[in-house]
Amino acid sequence: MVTMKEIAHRTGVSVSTVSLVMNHRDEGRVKPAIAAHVREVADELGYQVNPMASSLRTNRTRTIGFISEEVATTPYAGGMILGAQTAASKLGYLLITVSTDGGMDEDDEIDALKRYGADGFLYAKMSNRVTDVPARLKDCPVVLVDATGRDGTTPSIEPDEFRIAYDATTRLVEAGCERIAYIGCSEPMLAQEGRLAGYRTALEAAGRKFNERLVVDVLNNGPALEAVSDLFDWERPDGFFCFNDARAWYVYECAARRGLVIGRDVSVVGVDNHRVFAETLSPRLTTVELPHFEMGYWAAAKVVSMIEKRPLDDLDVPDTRAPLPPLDAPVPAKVHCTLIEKESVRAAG
Amino acid sequence: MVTMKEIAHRTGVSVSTVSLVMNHRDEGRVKPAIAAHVREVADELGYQVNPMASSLRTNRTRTIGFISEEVATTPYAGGMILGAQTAASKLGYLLITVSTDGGMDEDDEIDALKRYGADGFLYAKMSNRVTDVPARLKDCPVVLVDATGRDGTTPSIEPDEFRIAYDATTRLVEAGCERIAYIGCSEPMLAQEGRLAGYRTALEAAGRKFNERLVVDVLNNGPALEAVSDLFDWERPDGFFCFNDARAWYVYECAARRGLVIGRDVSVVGVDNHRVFAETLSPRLTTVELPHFEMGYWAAAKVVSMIEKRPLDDLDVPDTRAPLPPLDAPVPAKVHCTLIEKESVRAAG
DNA sequence: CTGAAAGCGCTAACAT
DNA sequence: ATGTTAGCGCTTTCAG
Repeated sequence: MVTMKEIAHRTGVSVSTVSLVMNHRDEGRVKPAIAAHVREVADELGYQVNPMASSLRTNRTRTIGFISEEVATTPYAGGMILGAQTAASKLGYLLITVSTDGGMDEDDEIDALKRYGADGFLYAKMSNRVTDVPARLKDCPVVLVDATGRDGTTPSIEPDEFRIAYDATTRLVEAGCERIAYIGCSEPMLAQEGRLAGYRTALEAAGRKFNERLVVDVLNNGPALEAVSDLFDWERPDGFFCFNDARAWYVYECAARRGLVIGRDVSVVGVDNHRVFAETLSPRLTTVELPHFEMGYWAAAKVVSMIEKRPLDDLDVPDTRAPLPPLDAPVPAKVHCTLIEKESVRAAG
Repeated sequence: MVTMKEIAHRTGVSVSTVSLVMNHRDEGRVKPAIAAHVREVADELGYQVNPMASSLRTNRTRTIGFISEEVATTPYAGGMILGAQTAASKLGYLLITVSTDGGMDEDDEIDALKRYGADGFLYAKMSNRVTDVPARLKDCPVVLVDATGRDGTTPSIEPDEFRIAYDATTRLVEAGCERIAYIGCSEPMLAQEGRLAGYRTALEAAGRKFNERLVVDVLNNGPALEAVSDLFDWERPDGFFCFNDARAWYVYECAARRGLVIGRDVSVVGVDNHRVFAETLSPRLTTVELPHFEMGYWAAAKVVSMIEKRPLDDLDVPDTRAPLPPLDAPVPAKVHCTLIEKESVRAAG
C-alpha cells in the first residue's frame, strides 16, 4: 500500500503538505509547482487514500448505510440500491447495504453500520408507506426512500401516486376505452389511496363518471382471481389500470380464458411490471415504471448534501421528471413517473 | 463513543490489558478477576470495537465485498445477498455489496472495496456460468457464487443442475404424466446443459424414451409463445418441466387459452418462480427453488474460512442438502435443490 | 501477569 | 508556504 509518507519521501516535502494537496486544500497554501509534482508522483504510484486512517481523525468515513427490510422479498430493491450506489459512487461515497428481512435484527444491523462509521443513512421501504425512523437513527442524517415520515421531520422521496393513476387512466381514455376498471389493492397503503384518487379524478376530468362497480380492490391471493373474473363477466371493462404486476396477471389470466387479446380487445396499463415478468408480457402491456433507481439516486445525493451540509443543487443530480410520452409511442410505452421530494419540515440538518 | 482508554481508566488497568481482554487473548495472561471486571464495565458502557482503528494495525477490517453485475436486473440477487449478509453478520463480518450493472465500472467498484480494506470477496453471477475471476482479485480470497471458475483455481458454489432436472422430471413421472415436455433455454448455459441431461436421464431411468420433439428451447420473447403453443397442439404434453419462471408463463398462457387447468389437465414443475410471481401462481405450481440464500450463506462462510485460514467446519454453516419431499406434500410442493461445493483445485489459500 | 511505548496512515493546530 | 507536533483508537512488542 502506497502511503502519504512514501509520496512525501519521494517528493521531498512533508506529509502534511501531501495531505493538503491530496485533499485539494492547497490553493494559496502550497506552491503550485510543488502541488503539481506531488500529484504527479501520487498518480504514478497509484496512491489511494486510506479511508480508515482518515476517519480516525475526521470521524468521517465517506460511507452511507442503506437499510431495508425487503431486499430479498421484492424484485424492486435492486434498482433502488443501484441508484443509491451510483450516486454515492459518483460523489465519492461507498454504499453499505444491510437488509433486515429474514432473521436479521434491524437494530443490530444499524449498530454494525454505525460501528463502521456510516456518515448518513437511507431508510427504504419498497412501497410507499408512512414510516417511523428507527430510534437509533434519530440524530443522524437520514433520508427515507419510497416512504414518508410520520412527523415531517425527515426528508423523503416517494412516487407521485396520484399522478401515476391520473396519467395511466388518461392514457386509457385517450386510447378509446369506454369502461375503465381499476384493479387496486385492498391493503391500506398510501399508494392505494393516491391511485384511487388519481383514477377517479382522471375519469371526471374526461367527463366520465366514477363507477364504483369498476373498482376491485383485492389482495394477492386466490379470491382475487374470482373477483377479477366476476368483474369481466358483469361489467365487461375494456380498459384496466392495475395496481401492480400481480394484479395485472389476474387480468391476463381472465382475458386468456375468454379468448380476449390484450391490445385489441382490452387495454391494460400496469404499474411496475418487473423485468422478468415484463420480458414476457410487455409486447402487450403499457407499464408505469416506478423509478426505483431514481429514488435511490436522489436519496443518496440528498443524504450526502446533509452530511456535507451543502445545498443539494451543488451536487449533480439529474431531474427525473419527464413528460408523458405521446400515445403513438412504440409499444410497450413507458409512462414516466414523477416524484415528490420532501424536504424536512424543520431545518434539514 | 466509548473507547478502550475509557474502560482502562474506569477499571484502573492499562489499555493493553483491555485490548487483550476484548480480543479474548487473555487466558493465562490476565488475571481472571481483572478480565471479568473489564468485561463487565465494557458491557455496562456498551463498548464496541472501532474496526477502523484496529484495521490500521492489523490490516483486517472484518468486511467482505460482494460483487455482482446483476443486482438490479434479476429478482434473485436479494436472496443471495441476504444469505451472504446473514452468514457474514453471524461471523462478525460486514458485507459490502457493489453492483456493477448500469453504468458502474467493475474495476472501479472493486478498487473502492479494496480501498475500504475488504478482507475477501464474493463474486456472484445470477445463473450458473463459467466465469473468469477479475484480475485485480487474483491474489485475494475469493469465492464464486452461482458460477464456476474457468480454471479450477477458485472455490465456488453452484446448484446441482442435473439433479434439479432429474428430480423435477421424476416427480412428473410419479405424478402420472405420460408425455413430459422440457421447456428449456436456447442460450448456452451450464444450467441448460445440466438440466437437459437430467431430464433425459430421469426419463430413461423411468423406462421412457427421450423424445426430441418434447423439448423446446426458447428465448424469452415473442416466438417463444408460438413455439410452446405449437408444442401444445402437436405433441399434447401432459407434464412440463420449465427452465424458469418466464418459460413457465408460456405454459400458463397456452393452457389458459385452451381451457386446460394446471394441476388437473397438465402438471407443471418450474424452476425459481419468484415470489411476486409465485404468490399469484403457486397454488397451481410445483417449484424448484434455487437456493440463492444458501449459496450466499455458504460462500460468505467459505470466504471467512479462507480469510482466517481455518477450516470451514469450525464455522457454523448449516447443511443445505435435504431429501426430495414426498409427492403428496401440500401444494405448492417445493423441490429442494442440492448444491455443489467446489474446493479450489490447488490449495484453498 | 500487567504496563509503557511505539506506531498503523492520516489530519489539523501550531510554528516557523 | 511548509514543517513540526500531537493524537485519533487500537494492537503489539518489550520490560518489568
